[in-house]
Amino acid sequence: MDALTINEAARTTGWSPRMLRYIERAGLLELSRSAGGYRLYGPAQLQRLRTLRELLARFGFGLAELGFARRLRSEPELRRALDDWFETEPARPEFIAPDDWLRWEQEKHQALIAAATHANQLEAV
Amino acid sequence: MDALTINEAARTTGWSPRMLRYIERAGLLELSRSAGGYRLYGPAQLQRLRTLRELLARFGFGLAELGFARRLRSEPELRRALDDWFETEPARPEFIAPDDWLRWEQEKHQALIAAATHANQLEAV
DNA sequence: CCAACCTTGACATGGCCGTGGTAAGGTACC
DNA sequence: GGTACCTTACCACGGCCATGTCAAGGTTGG
Repeated sequence: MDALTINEAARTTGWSPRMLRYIERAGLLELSRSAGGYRLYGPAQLQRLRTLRELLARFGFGLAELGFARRLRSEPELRRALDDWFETEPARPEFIAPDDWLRWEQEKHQALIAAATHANQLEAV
Repeated sequence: MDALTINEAARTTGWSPRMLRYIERAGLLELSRSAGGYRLYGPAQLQRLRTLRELLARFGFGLAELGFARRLRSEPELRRALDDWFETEPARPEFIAPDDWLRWEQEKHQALIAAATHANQLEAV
């Protein structure tokens, strides 16, 4: 057979056998199996594993994030919800003209009016 | 401005004051501050916080994932790299005759390069 | 000036992630 | 048929996420 078993694959990809199993279980790589159940790594899988290593190292994220990225592509509703969220990004709580908010919000709370007037000067974190 | 302080905001959004500070520090919400440094929550922030709660509950992910989703929108290179990764999703190798492996690999690689090139063109701004 | 509220910082905890190890048992192949 | 390799399952551990809580000190507004 032209496919490598897990320890050989580990040697040529830089992952540990333990992690190769983990990656498969995380649903990030599909493998075929020998009749006896051995994992078989073909060239495509090996390349994918090497690419994966490079990805994680280069951008500094983990397998969990990769899994979430996949959810994003496979669940349009999730994607839409997050797009909405980010597109609603509010500009800093701005200065609404004092007269406006005063008119319709006055009755609910006693205002911290003075505070709001100076709020925009702050940039501290 | 009709801005609430942190405990008031906590009461009306369902988050704890602790989490409101955490969310701000995680970069997921921008706030203004009073002259003395108090966090001020306006209507936009309050709504955003409620939406955030609903999002996490509905889709079952966490603030970390939200942060990663934001990386995806703000780092086109990361996005492109992950798109490439997922688009290269390999078919199970077991149904491919050994003789076909090489050709299959080459085609996949061509597709990858084409995709990357296309992405680059689209992004040349 | 004072009570109530806010700030940052630190310590604590439970849970999941990434990773290693080990044990008990099946497979490959010479 | 024996040796080397594979399988799954479980225990462990350090790290980070999401939270809570507490302490020491500053802000707010009557």
